[in-house]
Amino acid sequence: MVTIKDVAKASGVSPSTVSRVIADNPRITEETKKKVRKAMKQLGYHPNISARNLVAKSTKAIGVIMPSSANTALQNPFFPEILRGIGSVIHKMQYSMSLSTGETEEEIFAEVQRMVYGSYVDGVILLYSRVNDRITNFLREKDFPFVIVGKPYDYETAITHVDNDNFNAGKEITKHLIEKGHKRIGFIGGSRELFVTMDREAGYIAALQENGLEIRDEYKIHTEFLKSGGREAIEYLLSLETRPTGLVVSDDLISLGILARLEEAGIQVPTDVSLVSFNNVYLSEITRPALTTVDIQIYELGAQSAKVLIEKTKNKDEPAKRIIIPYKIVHRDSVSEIE
Amino acid sequence: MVTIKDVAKASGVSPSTVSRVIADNPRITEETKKKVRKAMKQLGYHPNISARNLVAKSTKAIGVIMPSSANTALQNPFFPEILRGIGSVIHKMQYSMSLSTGETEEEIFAEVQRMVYGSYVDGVILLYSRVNDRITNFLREKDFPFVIVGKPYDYETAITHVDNDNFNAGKEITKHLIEKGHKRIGFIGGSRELFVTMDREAGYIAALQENGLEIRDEYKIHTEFLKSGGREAIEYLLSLETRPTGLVVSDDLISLGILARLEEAGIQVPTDVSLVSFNNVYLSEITRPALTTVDIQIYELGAQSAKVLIEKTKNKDEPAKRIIIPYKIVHRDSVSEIE
DNA sequence: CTGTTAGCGCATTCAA
DNA sequence: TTGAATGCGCTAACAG
Repeated sequence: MVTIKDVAKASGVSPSTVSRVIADNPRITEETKKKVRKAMKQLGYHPNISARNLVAKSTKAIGVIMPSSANTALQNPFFPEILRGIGSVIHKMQYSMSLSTGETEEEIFAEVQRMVYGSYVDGVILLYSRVNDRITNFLREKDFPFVIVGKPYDYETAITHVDNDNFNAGKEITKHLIEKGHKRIGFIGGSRELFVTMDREAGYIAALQENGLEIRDEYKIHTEFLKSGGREAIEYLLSLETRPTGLVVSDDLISLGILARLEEAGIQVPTDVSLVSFNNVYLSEITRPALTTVDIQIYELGAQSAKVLIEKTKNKDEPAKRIIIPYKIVHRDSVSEIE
Repeated sequence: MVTIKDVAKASGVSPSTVSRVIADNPRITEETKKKVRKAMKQLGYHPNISARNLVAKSTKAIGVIMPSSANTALQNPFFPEILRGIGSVIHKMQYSMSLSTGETEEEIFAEVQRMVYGSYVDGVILLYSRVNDRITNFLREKDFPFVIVGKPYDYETAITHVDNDNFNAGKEITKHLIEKGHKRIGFIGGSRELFVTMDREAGYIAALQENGLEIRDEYKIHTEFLKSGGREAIEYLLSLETRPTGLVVSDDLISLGILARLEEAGIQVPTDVSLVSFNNVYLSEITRPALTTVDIQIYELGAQSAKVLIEKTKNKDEPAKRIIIPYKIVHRDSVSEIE
């Protein structure tokens, strides 16, 4: 391995001068800079990151923490997409990205501890927000820089987070259905522990109320993604005497499963029932019918969270921020007018 | 930050003893170990990774490099799944995982250089294999530990790689169609630059030949995933006077697009045309109809590549290996008997 | 079994 | 503008 000393020797200067050249210190002559740089190139010198990190007390690395339900949740195209967004700014800032690998909550917690205590990373992005989350609490207590993608359970004003306005998105997309003449509208959501689900559902309810429509509990179901449970839930919904003509589904991936169930049951979308959902993941374009859905700008969600986190790692005193990424409804073919 | 010295002072021993306790050196009394550990706990000591890496000349980190066509390729559930596989063993071995963030080939190349020269990582996993790839060549020249998921372009016996037997998988799944009575069988694949595509196609051709079926060039199309191109390609195929009754599609995600196109065209699967594909990504279960597909065990692909890479980083002299992950055909509803 | 010493590669004081 | 010296936190010789 070629070190700073080798370069120093080869270019006839001291190690500290070489170090200054690397940092492009303005107090070094252009002349000696050239000389040193030439030597660096010739010897194939590259700074050793560990050594630099040790003295700089910073790693220029960001830890990205996935939710623990890795097996199912990770299947959601949401993650690759947000990783892309995060990656884009991380790359631009010359940072690197360390991904969590644990499967259980326990494992992930241990991992975050290592990241924090061992100075693996300068900051952490949490790709989920769960009720009363150990990791969140830990990070808060340690006053370690982190941001949440989504809404924090508590200390909302004290924790920097990047989110959509899921309440209004839910309200608006439900309203869209109402405007199309639908009066019996169901809601199908993922885990109730997730804020996204709760917020979108609240928006759905608000839209119904504002329009004087009845809120029926049997129209609301919560199902863990596309697993077998989904099938029964939807069958139940369809077995109702007066079944809904419109469905608000909290995630495109769930919609995909719903579409399959509906087809099995011989129910046509959008002829027999209209369906809207959220995320606008690439899949929603190729389903049949293509989905009318809320584009939440996942990539942007990721990019912004990385950006604000890096700012925070550079200046610990940055105040906590809330950043709301705008959504927009993308109209496709899964909604029809009624009556 | 609490260091080894603080612990040493607190427990009345020397720093090196503390270091030995951390390494669980057998030459240290259980008694002093206990004492030291107690002090560590009380002070909340955690070893600093950068310092350790500096002297150990190892980071216990693995770099995972995504293909450059991140925008499209990353959408494939293949990646989250293989990341899970890699993550599982990385986690077990107490390593960490650094993900590439570059978008263009250029950017990624620069990133890999940083990883290698800066000693960011001990080894690299390449999640693609492209014809005449700069990164592969670079890694080879530098003799830096790496593995390829897929088949290397050249130096096949010198480069450790983890792959499926895509040729035989292609052959077998095509045979399945033939056994069901299909005689006109088409092939739809992704980029021709990718070995997977080539191998699967070769298997398809071999199956036709072995069964004395005609190989028609107009039955073979290559389309970049689900983009607009796919639409035209499939329309062309369907416009043929004698169109195929069976389709071998090189990737479940492409199949998803194909299914949509076929439905648009009023063609029923599997009644009018049968379809088989590869990967057995979770999606293939929820498409309509559910896909008969080759399960290539993506998770295992990832796990094995991480395992063999870590071995290699620990012992540079490990010989190059080829590891073939077995596949198996999963029969679902997209194939029907003919005649 | 444990302590002392040195050094990993780099950045940064302080002098010159 | 540059060099010498020091230390980041840790591990590993070498003594004892």
